[in-house]
Amino acid sequence: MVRIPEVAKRNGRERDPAATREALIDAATELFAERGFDGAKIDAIASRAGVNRAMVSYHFSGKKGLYAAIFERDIAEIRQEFEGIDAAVVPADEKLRRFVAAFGGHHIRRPYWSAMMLREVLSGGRHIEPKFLETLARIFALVQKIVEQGVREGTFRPVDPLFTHHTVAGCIVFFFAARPFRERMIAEGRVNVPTPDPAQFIAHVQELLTRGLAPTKES
Amino acid sequence: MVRIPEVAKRNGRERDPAATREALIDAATELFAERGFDGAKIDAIASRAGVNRAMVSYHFSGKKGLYAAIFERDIAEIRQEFEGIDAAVVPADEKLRRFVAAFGGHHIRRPYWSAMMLREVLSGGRHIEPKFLETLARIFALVQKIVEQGVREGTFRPVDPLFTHHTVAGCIVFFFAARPFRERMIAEGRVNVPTPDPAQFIAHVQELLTRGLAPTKES
DNA sequence: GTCTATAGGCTGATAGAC
DNA sequence: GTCTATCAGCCTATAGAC
Repeated sequence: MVRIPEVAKRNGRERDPAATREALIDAATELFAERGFDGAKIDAIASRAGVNRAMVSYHFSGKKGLYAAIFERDIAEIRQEFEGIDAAVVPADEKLRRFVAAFGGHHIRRPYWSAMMLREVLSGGRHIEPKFLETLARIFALVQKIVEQGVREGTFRPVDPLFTHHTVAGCIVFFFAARPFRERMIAEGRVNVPTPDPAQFIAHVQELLTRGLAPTKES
Repeated sequence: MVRIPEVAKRNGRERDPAATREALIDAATELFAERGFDGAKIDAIASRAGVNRAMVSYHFSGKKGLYAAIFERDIAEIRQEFEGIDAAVVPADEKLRRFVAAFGGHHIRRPYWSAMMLREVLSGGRHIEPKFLETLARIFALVQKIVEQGVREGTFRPVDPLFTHHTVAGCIVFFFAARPFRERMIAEGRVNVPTPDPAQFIAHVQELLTRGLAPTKES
């Protein structure tokens, strides 16, 4: 998963600083996701990235900076991925399907994001900068708007936007975040199922929501 | 939340060891939930419990033992709460409603359990003893059985048991685990909604699943 | 059972050589 | 930019007094 920067190996000159940065971000994402901010040690991160531990301070001015850099990258991507969903002139159930697809898509492309995000949620956002909270508030606002539209136009039965947001975000984030645990349970034979396909799960959530939020037929 | 054992205050004789143990478990649950295993420091736990830090080693032989004691208690409760659901002779959708009620009920009674559990799931169960994994496997087995029954008898459309389990567990666990974050977002005015009622959320999930899993009407 | 004092290991950060 | 060496602080665990 982590690409070790081949240019930046043996000591001396001629490295690629960008490769060092990226290798550190990739390695750190894995370890922060698996072990949390305090559980991921700088030594382990640098070692997995194949770079010297002093590089963390040099490139990110410390562990916190490295952590923040990960959020910086993912948050920027997310903002972009959600663009256009709100503006589209389609029924709310279709908008919600698109939202689920975009949200799930990000988790497929960034497998460790769910765990990073979830740990922050668990700790009340202790390690993230307040500016990121705004983006997260916008994600809720988007779902809220979709649900309200659906209830208004009759595509959805009268459901609470906050509850809906928690069910949508909850099951998707959980599915991806649970991967380490799920794979262990499968590997140890405690759970006898094949490894699930993320894309199929996203489709399952879309279907569940479309049906579960649909208004009661009055026939 | 944490009751400080009044008997065991000033140094000297006459304490209640059980009160010390409980105070430590309560305080530790909060801190482990909020900060994770590595983030929760023994000093902070003992301090919040109002007891001396050496008591952790004395009563639980170390931090790991204290952590394990929390799981011991909750896992035992959960096994009890799920008893009878499987044996009942009712349609699958009713069984699933009962499962959601029992699962949600535990989270309402033990507000910090979701975060503890979730952190373990995120890290692949790194800090829990293997014997606990069996109980967790049983929870999935229970849902699996309910879903299979529902598909067989026609109460559910043909859905995947693993996917269903992830949606059920995911949205409930997430709702409770997100409380610190949610309350912060509300307190800071970033999200303009009233604090949600857990029991209502459970009902929301029951309804969503009943409707979302129902077979397509062939009228 | 509880408390104090302390040992010993680990961790994050950085000064300075290259 | 990268690496080595090192330091100061923190954290867990425990010996021994009460």
